[in-house]
Order: sequence, then C-alpha cells, then structure tokens
Amino acid sequence: MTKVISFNPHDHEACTASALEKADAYCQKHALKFTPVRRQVLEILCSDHKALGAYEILKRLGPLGFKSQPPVVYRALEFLVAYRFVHKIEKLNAYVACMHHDTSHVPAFLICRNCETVAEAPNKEPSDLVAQIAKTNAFTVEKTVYEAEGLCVNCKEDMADDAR
Amino acid sequence: MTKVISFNPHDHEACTASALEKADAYCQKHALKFTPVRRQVLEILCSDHKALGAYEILKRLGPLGFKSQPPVVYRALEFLVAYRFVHKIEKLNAYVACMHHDTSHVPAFLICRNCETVAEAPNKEPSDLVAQIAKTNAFTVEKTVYEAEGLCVNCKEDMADDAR
DNA sequence: TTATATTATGTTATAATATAACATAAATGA
DNA sequence: TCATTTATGTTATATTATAACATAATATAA
Repeated sequence: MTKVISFNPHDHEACTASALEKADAYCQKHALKFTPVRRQVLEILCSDHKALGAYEILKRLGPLGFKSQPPVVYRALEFLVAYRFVHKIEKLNAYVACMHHDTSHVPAFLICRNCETVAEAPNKEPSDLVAQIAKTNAFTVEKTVYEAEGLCVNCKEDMADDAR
Repeated sequence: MTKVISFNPHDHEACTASALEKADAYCQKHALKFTPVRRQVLEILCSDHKALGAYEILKRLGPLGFKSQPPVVYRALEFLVAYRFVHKIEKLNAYVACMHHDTSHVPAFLICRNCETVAEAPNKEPSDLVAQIAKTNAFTVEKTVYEAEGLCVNCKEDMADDAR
C-alpha cells in the first residue's frame, strides 16, 4: 500500500497535465467527445485536490466564457463521472478529479475535515468487508461508496503545533 | 459473517419493537430526551427496511399530528443520527433505522437498486481497505461511509423468472 | 421556589443541490 | 442530402437542507 499523492508535496502541474492527457487519449481511443466544457470542468477539478460542488464549478466556468445555467455543469459532470474521469464524493455532494484513471479501480477516499483535501486511495481491490457481506448475502455489487472523513497527517501536526 | 436481516423473511413487528425498546432504554440510561417526534421518526423509519428521504418522513408525520416544517424532521434526524439510532445513506440522501444499536459498529450498507431495500451489515470491524490506507497515510478516521449499490438476491431471482 | 440557563420546539424564510422539459445546433450515419 | 443521434441552450422547478429568531418546556443553581 503506497502513499496517496494528495497529502504529500508533489508536482501539481504535472499531476493536472497527466490527468488531462489521459482523458484526452482515452476519449480519442473510445470516440468520446471531450468537448470544451467537459475539458474545462475536469481542468477546474484538477486545480486542487479538493472536492468542488457543482455550483462552485459553475461559478468558475462563467469567467471562462461558458454559460452558467446548472445543466451546463451537471451534464459535463455526468459525462466525466460516467467515464470515471471524476468521482462524486457523496458525503460532500461534491466532485473530485480521478487520480488513477488508468486502472480499473474501486475508488476509496480519505477526506480531511480541516484542509478539505480529498485523497483517492491508490489501491485496486474492493473492500474486504463489503465484498464479504455481499458474498454472504448473494448481493451483486454494481457501485460502491467508500469514504472516510477525519484528519490528515498535516492538519494533525499543525494542530499539535498550535497547542504548544 | 452472518446474513443480513433485511433481505430475508423475519418478524418485522418484533424487529421494530426491538429497535424502539433499545432506543427507549438507551435514552433512559443516558438521560436523553426521547421526545414524541424523535420516537415517531424512528418508528416511521422502522416501518420498512428502506431509506426514506427527510421530506417523505415529514409527509408521514403530518397525519400523526406533528408540525410539518422541514426543521421538525431535520432536528429529529439530527438527534437520531447523533446517537446512532438512525444512519444516513449518503448515496440516497435518505435515512434508515439502525439494526444493530447494541454494538459499537462501523456501519456498512447494501442498497438494492430494484426493491430499494437497505441492509445494514451485521459486522463490527472497519473496512480493511480503508483502515489500511488510513494507516499508511497517518490519517485519523472519524466517520466512514461504506455503501454498496446493486441487486439483492431476491430481485435477481425475480428477474431470472421474468426472463423465462 | 424563584431565577437562570439550557434544551426543545414553532415558524418564516431561504440556501444549496439537482433535474425536467423543451428548443436549437452540431456531428454522425445511411 | 436527409435522417438520426448527440450535445448544448434555456426556462422553470423539484429536492434537500439550514439560518435565524421566537416561544415553550425542562433542568440547575441560588
């Protein structure tokens, strides 16, 4: 189990560029239309490892020359979520760019309640727990939501510092 | 790992009575006010193993003599969720009565997209997956959301029958 | 027991999230 | 080119949730 990128220093330009390139390539390959709004929404979501609400994204689309009615952003999100370029964080009713589009993964997230960073787990296995329960009960799992909210290591350290 | 109650035939009267009794006892013991609205909301949620939206609950409160402004139900839910008598299903923005209040458990759910039944896992351990990621990243987990959506065994059988 | 504080409820208004429905335009396919 | 599908434009509205302030009920302390 390796470390998540979001809580650690990294070349964020490269991280964004990579996500966009991968999406570009995937859409090309599968004849999907990576239209300007769709690309821009993904780019906005890549700008930071935070989950953004649909209306926050919409607000940022405006100055970039896009229309700003809700369906504009919800349609783009629908596309991006359908093809897994973006995940919805159910706990927050908000959206994050996917960090591992190249693998068929079971997304799982760590959400820091302090800095609001959302980290996507770098794993590929489904949760043992849920998989077991499903199996025992002959339940066919189609979609999963695995989200843990708490404090990331950076915020814990900051809080410890403040207490001094 | 034992089977969940919700997808299997069971004495639902007893199941409801037990949930209410446990809540009663717990509130008594901890000097919590299990007021009429709070009790009624729990009873409504116990009526079936489905998740109900706040406004659906509100609609059912009306005929029972309760006020029907949103804060009425949201406050009751806030109490019930805080003390774990009820869980929120984030995927559905809806609420279910807790089936295992006697244990300090990590709630995990199986949601049937066909019959809408929500089953709470009868386990007590956190998800291995999320626990591992959290540990690797020194992340302190405070709340978790584990939800799997799919088809329950009953609905799968029904569909197989229909196809014949 | 009266004063005070706390907790719960009543009530109005509104914020935040999401979709329906129908129109037009652009791209694709026959 | 005509027909079909897919994407976008636009208006309206549905759904979920909370803020803010008032009153009432209950608990606590003097």
